[in-house]
Amino acid sequence: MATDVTITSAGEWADTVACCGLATSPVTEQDADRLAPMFKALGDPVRLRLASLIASAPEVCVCELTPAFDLSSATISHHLKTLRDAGLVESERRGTYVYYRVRPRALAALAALVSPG
Amino acid sequence: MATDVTITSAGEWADTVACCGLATSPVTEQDADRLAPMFKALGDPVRLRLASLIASAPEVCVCELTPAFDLSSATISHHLKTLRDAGLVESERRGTYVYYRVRPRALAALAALVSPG
DNA sequence: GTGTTGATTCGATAACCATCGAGACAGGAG
DNA sequence: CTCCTGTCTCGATGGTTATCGAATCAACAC
Repeated sequence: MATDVTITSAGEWADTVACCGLATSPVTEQDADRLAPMFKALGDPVRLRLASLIASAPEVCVCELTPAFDLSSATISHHLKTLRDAGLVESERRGTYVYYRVRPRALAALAALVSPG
Repeated sequence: MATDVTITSAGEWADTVACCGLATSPVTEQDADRLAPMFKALGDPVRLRLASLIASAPEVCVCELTPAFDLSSATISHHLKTLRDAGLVESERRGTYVYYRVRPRALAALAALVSPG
C-alpha cells in the first residue's frame, strides 16, 4: 500500500474534535466510536512503549524499535500498523529504512478528553 | 516505586506514578504493564461513554447508565467491572442502588502521559 | 416468611487479537 | 543481473473479549 506521508485513515478528524473533558459533557456516540480506537491502540503494553519510544524523538527508525522488544519483527510491524491505523503515528520510507513519528494532534485529542475541567 | 500492597484493584499505584509525558522519557516496561490496562479499558466505545457519563456528575447510579445503551444490563455491568478493575472508577452500594464515580487521580495519570511536554 | 426490583455473576458463543514462521516486497551493493 | 538486509504481508493458532439469557445475590416492602 502507498505509504503515508500524506495521511490516511483516522486521525485527521482529531483536528476538529470539539474538545475538552470527559467530564464537562458526555461524549457522543459518534465521538466515542472515533476516539475509542485510539485508546485501544495504546491499550497494549507493547504498543504503549512503542508510542513512547516514537514520541521521545522527532522520528525513530523501525530498525531501532524492533531490537527493543523480545518479539519478532512481524509482531512489531503489526503493532506499528495498529498505531498507524489509529492515527497516532505516521510513517515514511527513506531508502532502506522506515521512520515513524507521532501525530501530535491525535495525542492532544486524547489528552483533552482525559484532562480535568 | 513502592509497589502496591493490598489494593482493591489497580489504580492506587497511579498516585505514585512518576509523571509526565509519553515524550519526555520512554515509559518503562513496568509502567507500560500498569498503564496499558487503563487505556485498554477506555478503548471500547461503550466503556468510553460510560466513563464519560460517570465523569459528568459527582456520581451516577447504575440505574441511570443502563437505559442509556441498547445493551443488556449484564453487559453494562460487565463493562463497569472492567472500568473498576482498571482503577478508573469506584462503586458504592447505598440501599437498593449502586453508584459509580471516577477516580480522578487515575485519569490524571493518563492525562499526564499523553499531554505535551 | 414471600415477592419484587436492581445489580452482579455464570456459562456459552461468536468475534477479535497477539504472536509466530514463512514468504513477499523494496532498496541498495557488488 | 544476483545477493543481502530491512520491512511488511499472509495464514494459522491459541488466547481474549463482547454479548446474551439464565441464575444468583442484595435490599427493601409486605
